[in-house]
Amino acid sequence: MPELPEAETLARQLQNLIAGRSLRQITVLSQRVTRDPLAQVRQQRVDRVQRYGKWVLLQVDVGWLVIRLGMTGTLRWCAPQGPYTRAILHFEHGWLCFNDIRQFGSITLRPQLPNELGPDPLEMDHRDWCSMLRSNRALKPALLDQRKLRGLGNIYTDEILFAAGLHPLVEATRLGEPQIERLERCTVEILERAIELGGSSISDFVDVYGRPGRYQFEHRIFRRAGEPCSRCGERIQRIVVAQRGTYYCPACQRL
DNA sequence: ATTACTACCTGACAGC
DNA sequence: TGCTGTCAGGTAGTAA
Repeated sequence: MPELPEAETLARQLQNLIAGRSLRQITVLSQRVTRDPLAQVRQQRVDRVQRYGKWVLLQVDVGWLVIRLGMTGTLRWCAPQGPYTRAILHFEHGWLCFNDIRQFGSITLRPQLPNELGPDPLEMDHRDWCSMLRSNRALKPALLDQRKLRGLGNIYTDEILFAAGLHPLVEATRLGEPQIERLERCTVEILERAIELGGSSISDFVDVYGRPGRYQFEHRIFRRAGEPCSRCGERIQRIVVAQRGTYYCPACQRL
């Protein structure tokens, strides 16, 4: 579920809920969550919570807890433990359940702030965009590569490409200056609007209080195959790009 | 070094 | 009802 806007939604809520508070201990309920000795993390002050790409980071005394939601991970404040609760973070004033049906998510502990991913699309300047687009591949796979730019996933990539009028299979390196500028502008507009609405809930995503996001009501292309394009009326198509379902308008997004 | 593809899990849904 | 196949928002790991 979680792409940049969903991770940002969770990080902001957790910053308010747990920054400055004491993390008493972590209960690991499924060993797939981590290989790190999280049970030994005791009595840590959470300095702050921030987002790194699609990940949620908690800064604690001994380093950084890196929470990756995978496809179906959620973080629920003071929710009852359920069948898919894989870990519980116990605080002085409540607890956080890490629920994850498919178990692609993880919680790891690192001594340092992670830095292996590409730039954040909300902080990139024009030069960053030009250098990330210097790539011998189609545009969509390039945008999905977290080492090139961190935070975009399947939903927002399709929405951004539609808004920018760019075909998902166009070679990244062939974009002209005006197209790159359109891509930059649409990326920021769509991500900021999605954050404003608490992210997209397609099936699993909910915030720490269990509330769904509302940006899915503004999706114009994602999972709308067969419907008329909202801009031109042409039938929206679904193709497979980089093994992911990909939605686009053949009239508005020409190769 | 970069790019492409499989595998990891579980559940929802469509069709027979 | 129950089986089978397809699809699903991510990303390690491996192969070319």
